[in-house]
Amino acid sequence: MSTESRANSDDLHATVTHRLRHDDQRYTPQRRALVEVLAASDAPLTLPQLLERSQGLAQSSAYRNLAVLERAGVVHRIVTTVDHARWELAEDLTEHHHHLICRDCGTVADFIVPNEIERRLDSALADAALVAGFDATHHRLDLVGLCADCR
Amino acid sequence: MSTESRANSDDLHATVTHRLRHDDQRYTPQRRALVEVLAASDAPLTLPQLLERSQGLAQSSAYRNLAVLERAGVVHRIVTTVDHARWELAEDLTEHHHHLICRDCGTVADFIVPNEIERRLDSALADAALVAGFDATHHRLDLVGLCADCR
DNA sequence: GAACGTCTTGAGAATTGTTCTCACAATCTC
DNA sequence: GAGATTGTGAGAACAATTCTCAAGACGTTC
Repeated sequence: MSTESRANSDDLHATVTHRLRHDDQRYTPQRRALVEVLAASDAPLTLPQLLERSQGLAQSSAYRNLAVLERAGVVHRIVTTVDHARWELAEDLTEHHHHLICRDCGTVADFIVPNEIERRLDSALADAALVAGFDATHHRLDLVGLCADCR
Repeated sequence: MSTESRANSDDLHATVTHRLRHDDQRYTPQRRALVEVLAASDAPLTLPQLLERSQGLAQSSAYRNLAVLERAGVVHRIVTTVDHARWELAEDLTEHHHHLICRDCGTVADFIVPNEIERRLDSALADAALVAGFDATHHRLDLVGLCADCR
């Protein structure tokens, strides 16, 4: 999930620059800070967590920039419970993964499913989508329960 | 998903009564109305939809009663985007299913995955949970895309 | 079956995550 | 460098949800 899964972080920033430019947006220091914090994390982060880890960022700017980054396909917002949403880098900047969601503290951790299962799942989902006349772009598989800390 | 999947709706109400009693809660006419509306729907409903379909129910009472029903394990709240949450009957009162989520209009429809895939998925997920020291209670598999109306 | 205590209800106020506004600062273009 | 454009921060606005409180319904006890 982290920058390790890419050749190096220059690649990441080059890609982000490119995607933002495609949307007529600049890759400002603040946006870069957000991307770096997300790249360094092995789990999706809430807004308070993002603010804490990128000192000196105003809340309104964080929300605004996350929206810009989301529109450009750089970050992805996930909503698990009623409180804060969480953000992570878009899947094609990391790798396809799923989430362990703790129903007690709300923490989200990443995990990966074996390739073969993933492939079979995809084909089953494609069938289901076809039947429903649904144009599926991606799937979302979460495991809900109690994390090690909350058990 | 409707009452058809159970012997009859008396069963459903008996089960709900029992679960509420276990929580020292009564099965009032309002709560019954909510359960009936949810049982009659083949997709999770938002609060405005619930109010519309159970005339004469106050918004605050609906929220309060849904919280009571959720605590008793009768209904389940799902959060897909930033706006309204959606409620459905708990899985053990209907049957295990998944959701097609339209990223345009937010509509949620139910669908079912073949048993064999479901079984293999479960075992892969159990492995992943074990590795993470996670105590998983259930999984959640959503297909995100555009519904037939929004295409 | 009346009196009492408890639970439920409805209306509206309060709360809270997120978005919007606007004045100012930074950046880019020529 | 001047002027236009874009980004920023503080706080106001917004909207979904939760809380409060007075009144009503229900159940229990005598």
